[in-house]
Amino acid sequence: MILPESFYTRKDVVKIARELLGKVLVTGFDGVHTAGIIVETEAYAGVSDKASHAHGGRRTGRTEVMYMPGGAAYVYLCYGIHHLFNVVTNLRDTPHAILIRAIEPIEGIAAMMERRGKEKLQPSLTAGPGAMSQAMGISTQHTGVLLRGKEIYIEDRGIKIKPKDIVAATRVGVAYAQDDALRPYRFYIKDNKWVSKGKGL
DNA sequence: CAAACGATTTTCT
DNA sequence: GAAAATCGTTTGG
Repeated sequence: MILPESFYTRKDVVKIARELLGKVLVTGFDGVHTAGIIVETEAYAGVSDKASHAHGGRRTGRTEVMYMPGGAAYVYLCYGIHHLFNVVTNLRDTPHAILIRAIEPIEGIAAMMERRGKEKLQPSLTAGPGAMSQAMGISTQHTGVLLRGKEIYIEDRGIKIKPKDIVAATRVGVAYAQDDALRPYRFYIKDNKWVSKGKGL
């Protein structure tokens, strides 16, 4: 079943980030269907989180989407090359978001490899936020799209992740956020080969 | 209006 | 292991 809006509008972004593990991200652009199990996420707790683009209540053209009610996609360009896909959570005007860092491909794998220009099926196909977005065909033009339409949605296929298989860790690439970089806001499935390595794991 | 920078990935040494 | 690639957003003049 497709996750209802009420799944995203809850107030505990960290809890939602944990619950997204095992859910299935599906995209259908131009008739090409691709899907993958979410195996790694990172929570960004808006205003009080220095690592978030919206920390301190910053509100700009780019971050405007994060102020929407939960259930929308926030996609932005990083390093001029990579499209990072986030899920907006919480209520309107509370800019919380969850970065989807990695998925385990289950459908449309051939299409993903073609998008990534790869010959063989290997973890680097979807391990890492930029790589995952490219494999799924997601780009900045999809920012603001609701995750309940035909282009992008997340569904629950009854996959259950045991609590002991969920690992909490510090986030990747946010050293500039100082003390907030130490928050255990990154979650991933233990021993899953599709989880990205990050930089300093 | 100009300049610096980043929630990363790939490639070369 | 180190460095380059590359551009929209943000910040400063």
